[in-house]
Amino acid sequence: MNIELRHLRTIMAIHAAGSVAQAAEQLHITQSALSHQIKAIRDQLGVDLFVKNTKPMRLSAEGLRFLRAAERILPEIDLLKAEFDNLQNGQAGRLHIAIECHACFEWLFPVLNLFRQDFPDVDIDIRPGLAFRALKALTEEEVDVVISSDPEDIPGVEFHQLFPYAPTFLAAKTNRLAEKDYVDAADFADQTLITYPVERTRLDIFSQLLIPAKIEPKLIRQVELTAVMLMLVGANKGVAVLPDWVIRSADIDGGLVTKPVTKNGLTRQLYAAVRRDDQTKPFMKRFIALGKQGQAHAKKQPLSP
Amino acid sequence: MNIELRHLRTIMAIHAAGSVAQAAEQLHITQSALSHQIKAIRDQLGVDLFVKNTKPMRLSAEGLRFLRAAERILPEIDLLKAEFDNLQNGQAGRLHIAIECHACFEWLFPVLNLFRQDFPDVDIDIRPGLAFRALKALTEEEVDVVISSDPEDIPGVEFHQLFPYAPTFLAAKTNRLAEKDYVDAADFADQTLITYPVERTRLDIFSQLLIPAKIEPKLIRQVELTAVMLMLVGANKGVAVLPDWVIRSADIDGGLVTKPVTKNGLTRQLYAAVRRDDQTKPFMKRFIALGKQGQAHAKKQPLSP
DNA sequence: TATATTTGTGAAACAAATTCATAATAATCA
DNA sequence: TGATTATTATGAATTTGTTTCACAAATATA
Repeated sequence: MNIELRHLRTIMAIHAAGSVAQAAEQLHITQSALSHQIKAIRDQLGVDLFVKNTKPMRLSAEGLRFLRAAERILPEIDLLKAEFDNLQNGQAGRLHIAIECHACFEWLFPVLNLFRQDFPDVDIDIRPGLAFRALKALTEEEVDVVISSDPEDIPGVEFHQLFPYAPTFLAAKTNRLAEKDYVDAADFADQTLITYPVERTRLDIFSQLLIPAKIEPKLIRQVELTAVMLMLVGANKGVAVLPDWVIRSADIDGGLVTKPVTKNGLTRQLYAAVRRDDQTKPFMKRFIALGKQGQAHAKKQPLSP
Repeated sequence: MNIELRHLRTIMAIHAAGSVAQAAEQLHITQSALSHQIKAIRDQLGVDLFVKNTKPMRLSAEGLRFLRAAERILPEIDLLKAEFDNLQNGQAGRLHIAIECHACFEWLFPVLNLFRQDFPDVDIDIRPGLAFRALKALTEEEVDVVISSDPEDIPGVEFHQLFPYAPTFLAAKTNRLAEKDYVDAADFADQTLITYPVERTRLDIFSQLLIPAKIEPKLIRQVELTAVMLMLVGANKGVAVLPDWVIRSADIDGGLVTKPVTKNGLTRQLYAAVRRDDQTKPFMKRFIALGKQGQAHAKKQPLSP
């Protein structure tokens, strides 16, 4: 046999109660059961945990060491159980978010900051780099939320509408296109397009405009940070298309102009995909509710990387 | 049922092995047993530790939390067992020492310093304040060694001879008694005697000389620290009787003289009393061996409080 | 010393974990 | 897509482990 948690509890109880007989009462088992347990521990460890020839029994030097270990270990088990109680009632849990849209950092950070205040015990993380397999990662519980603008019909997964946004064209005032009322696919043919470093099918400007129109920009330049992107556009090193909330939340200086994409402008919708099992959890409902107001919060924040 | 260590081990093994089936092999039990265990954990915690609909199974978010707890708790159990292995082979243990003789600090400290180097895992302590009930504390395993000069016949307790010492008279050069070749009981009648603050039956000068001779010093002054005692004697505020090793180990300046007590001098023997069960333990044998050379080591050390 | 309290122990009863046999389900491959 | 393989789930039987019961032994207390 092996040391079991029962044994740690037994030793603690005997020490606290002052005798085996009293400990047995408190544990609602017979004194005999404890006696057998004590014997089992002695056989297992090869050491007497109690002082011989004293009634009631007292812990020996070795017993006191055992007790100290028990006092260290048992609270950890209790903590584990408490943690799972919290998981069950939805006060704790994991909220790992895969973002398909790179620019979502802008509104997601402020949302998560608010969220943290309501649910401090939820384990929050943003997982980049899942891009094309984000929804698979969701069903396999690698992540718990996917932010996406392309809802799909997947069993066990629900897409919750967050807010609409408009992919918006951005150029330097000195750019030729700054004169136009709106930009169209053809306008990109002789432009350098600055994008996030993800595959083009994940970029609105490609999926919604350039791929259908079969038009290729003169050059594509990829940068990681939104702030750098804005700087390059400002210096007229290229043009960009970003969600309107990014442009509104950024401190755009006077050197830039924004234009609708196509005559009527593009409109896209952002969704939070979650597993059906999760969507009733309090913390998840709260996250989705905060997400719906995502743009609003983003406006108040300065641009972050 | 309750969470048991078995469950922690199971979850760790399944995670490490990558599947329930493989984990079962490594644990030398059937896959069925693990499946039943998993069900039991789920029933107990009310939470699924594994991702549904994936083969082989992978830990869910909750499962990963459980795993982290297991990785924290199981090493503690292993540590506990390792500790007891050390206890069994006598590399570790407890060496709490009760000193009846207050001056024993002087040689005990250096001895324990040497001891520590050989047995770093032994829990060392000196327990003052047990005085008259030291031997009871020994049999009841409250302490593991009693340093005493009065061996008694107690079942289960062995007295190991350490070294002989001579209670030695100490006075200022200016004291009247400094002229004598030795001191006798009568000489104390008009002296202030400086002693440690313990009951007089524990002091050699009383038990060996003054009580049998029925002589009372003019005044008794009690001080805690040997250094202070020597200082007071040097200032001729009184006389003292201390073991010769104290006097030899102390840096006695020219202001003091030492004299034998009685014409032939007193001789006493110091013993280490230990429980019979303990005396074969390697660390205990080592302590006793070092104790026999106690005086020698003490000489090399400056006086400590 | 007698009495009460406390602990130890073997056998029986009970509870729990594991195995066995087999069904159900998911993954893989042609 | 269906056939095959690998993996997990489940009920009943078996085995193992724990607790109780009844009583003996040891210690403490008056």
